[in-house]
Amino acid sequence: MNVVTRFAPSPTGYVHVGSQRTALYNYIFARQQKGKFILRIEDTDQNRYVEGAVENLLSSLEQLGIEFDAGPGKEDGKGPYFQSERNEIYSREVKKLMDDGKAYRCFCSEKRLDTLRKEQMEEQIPTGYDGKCRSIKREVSDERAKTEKFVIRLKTPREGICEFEDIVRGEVKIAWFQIDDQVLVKSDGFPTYHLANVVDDHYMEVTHVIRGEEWLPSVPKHLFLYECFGWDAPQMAHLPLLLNPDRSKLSKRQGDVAVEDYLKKGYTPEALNNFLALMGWNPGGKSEIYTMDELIKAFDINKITKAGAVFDVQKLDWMNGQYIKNMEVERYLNEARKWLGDLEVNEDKLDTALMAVKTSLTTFKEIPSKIAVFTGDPVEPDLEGTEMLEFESTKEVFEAYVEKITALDELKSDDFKNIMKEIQTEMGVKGKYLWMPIRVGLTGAVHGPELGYIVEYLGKEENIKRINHWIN
RNA sequence: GUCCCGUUCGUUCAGUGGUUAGGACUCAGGAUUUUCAUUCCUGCAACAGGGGUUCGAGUCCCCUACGGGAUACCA
Repeated sequence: MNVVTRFAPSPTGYVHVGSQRTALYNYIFARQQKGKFILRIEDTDQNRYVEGAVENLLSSLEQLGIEFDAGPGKEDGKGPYFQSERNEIYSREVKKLMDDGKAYRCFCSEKRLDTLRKEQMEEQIPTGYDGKCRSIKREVSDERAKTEKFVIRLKTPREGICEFEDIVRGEVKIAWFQIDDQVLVKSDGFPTYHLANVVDDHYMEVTHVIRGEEWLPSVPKHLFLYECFGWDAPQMAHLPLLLNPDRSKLSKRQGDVAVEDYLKKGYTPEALNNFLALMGWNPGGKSEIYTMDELIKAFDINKITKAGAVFDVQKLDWMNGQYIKNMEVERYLNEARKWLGDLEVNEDKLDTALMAVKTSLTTFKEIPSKIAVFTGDPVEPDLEGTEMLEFESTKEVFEAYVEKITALDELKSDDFKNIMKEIQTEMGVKGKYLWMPIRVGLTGAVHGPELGYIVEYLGKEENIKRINHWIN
């Protein structure tokens, strides 16, 4: 079988991390199976149109390295890949359904539907359309359609049980009488998700539908549609949801949910993908760090977890730190430079500063604050810092230090280390009694990156100036 | 209300009838280091509850509880 998967988001303006996880699983599975991965824009709801949303979506997917084989701007003869441009197809298909008596026009007002639902709630029976317009004769229906507003509904079975197999959930059973006569075409003439998704998946030859768990209850409707059309249904895999720390569905209120938010906060696409891929599945080895290729190799669609997963930023932080620490130097420097903001830096020595903080970063956004020790003026020592300046030996250490670097033409990290060794052997001062006064004298702070980096970045003159400040 | 799905350390993921229930993150302690960070080592910590089936159940079945989802002319 030639596997075809699809990611079918509605363009709401940003990519939710949950959607990204869905996209990832579709992508990974398709690549693993040497199949095709397609992107389809589900924009049948005209009320939800958002300016620039599609561009945004495409850009997010690109940044995350999710490449589709067919989709917007990448036609393969099975498009168009915008549902809003496929209305002719849906009209044609739904007409077949009506001719076969599988679907019917419904002229009920929204008001009647509302009161109906309320009554059903009170009577404690399943809510849903009561079938009032089910038996209107076709000729009458055709006539009324000329003047009245209507929707088209699917005539779902009223008895029996719908049983189906889900790759993640196993066997699922739902009684048909629970299933509503779903609206297939809205009164504005656009199809609902249920119709469009089935028609498109069929014509786009999708073999595996991998999507969020929220779709599980509508599977019977979809299956029935396939049956009515006489088509084979694809296999289904309904993914567990991503959750807030309080285990409700991951929402904006409790933190960032958009992929672009995380990118803006300095997370790398690799870390984000790696992290998301492991929400709901895991190859079981000792490591947690996987490249995309490794994920594709190791992925097992049959081993996806059933339970929802809390989005744990702490772990993402750790993972992102790992990716930065292990990042190739050239790429790191390149990336890090984008995060300087309006910080004033010494261009020649910027790389030194950036390398010095590489292992201490959680996200790129921390760069300005982390390298401030290089670029800014020294801070006023706090209590602990002051103590470090008041050792008995401090003044002599300072004097020896200044004397030794004054004799140099240029002050490099290696020179600095040699000088420190010399002072240690000559004066017998070592450990924190030697290093901390220099650190505090130079930066004012008791913590910071390796001193060698700082010394080299500041340069000979600045070193002398700052230490002399404390001698006097 | 009705229906569907779920429930292993705080979090995440392993564990598909016999295990001292494992890894990762977090947290705590230690080692290395001029500090912080990194790195390394050690430790804390879980099978929701109750019934079955079985010689034996985290693993299979049922019930309860709790959580989530669906119930739209949104996807």
